[in-house]
Amino acid sequence: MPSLPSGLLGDLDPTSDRAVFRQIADQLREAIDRGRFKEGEKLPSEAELVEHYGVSRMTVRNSFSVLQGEGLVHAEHGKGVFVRPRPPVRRLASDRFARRHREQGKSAFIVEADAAGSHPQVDSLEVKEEKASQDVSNRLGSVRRVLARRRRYLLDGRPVEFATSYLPLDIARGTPIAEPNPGPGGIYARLEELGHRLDHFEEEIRARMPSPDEVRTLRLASGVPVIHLIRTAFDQEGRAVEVCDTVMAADAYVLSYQLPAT
Amino acid sequence: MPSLPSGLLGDLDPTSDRAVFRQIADQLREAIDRGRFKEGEKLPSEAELVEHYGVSRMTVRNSFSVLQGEGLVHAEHGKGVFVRPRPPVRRLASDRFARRHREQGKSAFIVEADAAGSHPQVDSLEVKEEKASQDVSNRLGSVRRVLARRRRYLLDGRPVEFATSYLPLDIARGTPIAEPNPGPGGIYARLEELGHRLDHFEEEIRARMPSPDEVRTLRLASGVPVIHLIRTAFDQEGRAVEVCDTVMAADAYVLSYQLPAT
DNA sequence: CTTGCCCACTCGTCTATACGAGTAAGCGTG
DNA sequence: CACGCTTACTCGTATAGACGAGTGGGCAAG
Repeated sequence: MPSLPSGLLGDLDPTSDRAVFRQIADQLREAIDRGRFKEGEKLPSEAELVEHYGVSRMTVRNSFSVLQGEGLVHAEHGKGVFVRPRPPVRRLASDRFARRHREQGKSAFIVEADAAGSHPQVDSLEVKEEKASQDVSNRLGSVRRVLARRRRYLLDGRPVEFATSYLPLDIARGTPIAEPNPGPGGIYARLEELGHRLDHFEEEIRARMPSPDEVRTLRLASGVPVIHLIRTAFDQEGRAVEVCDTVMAADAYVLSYQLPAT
Repeated sequence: MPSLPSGLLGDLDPTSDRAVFRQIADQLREAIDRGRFKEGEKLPSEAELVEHYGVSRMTVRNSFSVLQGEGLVHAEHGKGVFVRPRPPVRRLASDRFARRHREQGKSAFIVEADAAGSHPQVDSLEVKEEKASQDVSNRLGSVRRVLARRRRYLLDGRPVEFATSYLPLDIARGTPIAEPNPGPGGIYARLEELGHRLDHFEEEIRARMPSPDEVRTLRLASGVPVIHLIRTAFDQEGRAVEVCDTVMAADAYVLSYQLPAT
């Protein structure tokens, strides 16, 4: 086994109160922060660190699991442990639903991704009528059944977002909104054509760790939280006409809002 | 040792491909989701699970670490492993900086927390001049040095947010803004008095796992991400007059924005 | 009754070992 | 040359054991 380049990592301090696996994690973290290990680069293998520090393998693995929990590194079976590369982020601006962005034939996601030079995809399209959850029902004003439109967004093959739109049946049933492809400008354009002129949106934002389901759907690395965004669209009569529930890989997004100082 | 109530948790499936520690984590997760273990309640001890499943202790600990990473449970040394209670959340509305909220003597944080029946505190107050980071300098329009105002917010003794405001020296030096207590209405009120009538704010939102520093400052449990919010305040001349960098415990916040449909 | 100690139970850290399984490169065979 | 096998290296899973340290209840001494 090739031994570690000396100087890359320090020694342990046996007099320290700090647990050994934490000391090792600290040294690796610092080396990563200082750029000694670059994005996507392979860290020393478990065996190398075992030898370098003179500890058991479980201790080294424990260190790695700390860094994984921080989202700094990820392990690949059979290959090694790598510094997690920061993916390109998608910026969501607060004017992204402005009418002027709705004129084109393609969806905002596609247009924007093309402009950014990445390859966008939308899949897992599902459109069906179903019972409204309590939360959705409350937001839409006590409806019992809704039209649900589910879809998953991918950038360069990587899933980044999973979204479900809920619409009251009396608005959506039998309209293009109930079709897999609602046509140019998306469902907001259709809603306006149907006489529901949009007035404003409300967005609620939370961040949390993903459920196992979300880990699978978004193929999330460990240590990556999700941003959970719930948007409600209101028409000019003040009626909630759509609720969109979106779960985004947090490392792929920056949300941006503009607030008046009123 | 008291044995586990039967029926609470199932058995392992030795034919399954799924790793044993994942099966155990799955069963515990499901029991929590079903409300068999309530918020704040103690899970079976490691020893009890070792006996129940007939596995080694490290395997049980591995299961717990999965659930910890998901933010579902937290361990307390000497006591046990508990279902993590959902703390009361603080809702931040997009009109929270409206002038009408600025009239009172107390800060928005204090007023709001009092209204919600919780006990608010602000500490770690630090006000000093320092070199602007590259990012802050860019946002403020190439300033070299800034006034930095740091403070930590607590609710019922629990730290929930750590914020730093940066202001250009030519605006803030020698004004009440450079005092620990800037007076009624906060620094936004002072900025307006100084002739910088505020026009709008820009907020950038990210979510990520906390750094070890942030874990300490916010006393974060493992499996709790942070929301990182960077707000820039612009005056009516279009000049950026303040940048506020805020790190929030994600389990304590819901952000809420209102967007025009324009 | 109060104080202080002990003990049982809890999780935290660490060692040593074993086998399984994914990866990639080298090497030999056809 | 192309294919498939072997092999070495990687991380994944699991066992068994040891000691440390925080917590809280019970018990004994004062």
